[in-house]
Amino acid sequence: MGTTGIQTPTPTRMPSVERRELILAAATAVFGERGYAGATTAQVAKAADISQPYVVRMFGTKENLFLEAMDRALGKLLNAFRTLISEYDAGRMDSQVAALDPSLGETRAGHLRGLMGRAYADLIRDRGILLLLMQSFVSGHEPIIGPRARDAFLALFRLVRDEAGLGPQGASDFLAQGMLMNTLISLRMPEVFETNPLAGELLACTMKTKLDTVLAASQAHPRID
Amino acid sequence: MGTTGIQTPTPTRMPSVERRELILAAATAVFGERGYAGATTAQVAKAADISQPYVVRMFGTKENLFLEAMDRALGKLLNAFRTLISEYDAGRMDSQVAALDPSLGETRAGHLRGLMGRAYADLIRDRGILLLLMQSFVSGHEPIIGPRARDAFLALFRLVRDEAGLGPQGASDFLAQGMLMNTLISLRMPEVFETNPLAGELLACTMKTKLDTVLAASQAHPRID
DNA sequence: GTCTATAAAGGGATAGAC
DNA sequence: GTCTATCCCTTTATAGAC
Repeated sequence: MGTTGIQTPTPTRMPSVERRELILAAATAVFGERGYAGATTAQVAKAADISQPYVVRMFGTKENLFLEAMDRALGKLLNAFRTLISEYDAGRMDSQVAALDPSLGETRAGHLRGLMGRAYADLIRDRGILLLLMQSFVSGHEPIIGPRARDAFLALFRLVRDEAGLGPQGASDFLAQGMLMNTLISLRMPEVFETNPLAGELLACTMKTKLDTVLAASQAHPRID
Repeated sequence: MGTTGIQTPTPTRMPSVERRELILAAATAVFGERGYAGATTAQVAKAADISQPYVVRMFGTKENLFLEAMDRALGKLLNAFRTLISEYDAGRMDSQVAALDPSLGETRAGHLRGLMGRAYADLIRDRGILLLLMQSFVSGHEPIIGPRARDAFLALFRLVRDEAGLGPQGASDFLAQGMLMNTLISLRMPEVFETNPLAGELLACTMKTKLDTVLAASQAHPRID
């Protein structure tokens, strides 16, 4: 047989920094859905539209890929909160503050609590960030990932307690709300919002003014699986 | 070669109901630590001190084993709450109620909130129950387990909202506290309670009067891994 | 920078003996 | 009721070509 006309398609070349970010974004979505153990490097590769060995080649091991995705996710979350705190303190958020639930109180801490809650809900749009962190939080048994996840959680606690000024009890309460939101998203509760009244009420009470944001986000990214 | 004196040890025989419970308890601990995907049937077998094929033989599939362990865990949790509610309504818990944080209020709902919080902390001693449920809550993507986990969560919500009478918002807040507790246990935060002041304060604010119970439980069951 | 091919190990499930 | 042996598929990671 002679050579056919079929050509092996030339792979899309890309600077490695850019490629890394692409893979990390894919890994965030996949690990966020399936957890560290449940996800495969092949699934990440498919989501990033490259070959499986290349994923491993670039990050060394699956574990290391997870760790880097986790750092990236934590960085984005901390950064979102810090940016918001700066803007609040610079007096640049009066319109946002006006839209807050008045039951949060008129103090700086009360305002920031409301603003951070909203920022948190907005992050759901950034596919997988919060889910990946949640998956890391239930991986405490992993020898390397576990301690890093613990540190990540504590960094979050410190930020909310000190920089946002919620104090220890306020920070604990804030994080509790966050963990419930994560759980409901993980459980895909928004997908049954309309068909299950019980789920609807739970979501409404938990998400409050952020409900519309959360529902929109769940419609925005259809299943990867 | 002739036969040696070494005998194959006769396996310990046991009625299958008893054996099932033994395996389910082991599965609860193992799945609770490592999650559905992260745990192996061999690990469960080892924890139950039987052979791996026998685990599969008895439950059909790993997935089914997880589902049965999940049902058992949910049943224990719902049962603990229901028992407590009955006893409260029968007026048999005055001494317990007296020990509650007065900030919870003097209503039935306030009392039950405090009592259920304590009952929840006590369940940590029952190795893995709460962790297994938590692991199921982050498995929303699994085709069979996911919907079942959602139903489990909603059953819990309904119980707390209606039977305990906390109402929708009270139930959401209660569950949020529970999710944070689960997260901290998963992260093994109690293990660094003494060495990490930040972790210490987070635990104290979250666990409140239940702190001693939680710390004792984490010391009670040393690592399985 | 990216792929194909493949080695090596792990893990769920089945068969069949006792 | 329980075990040993084992099959076969999946998955991580490596080698080497382009």
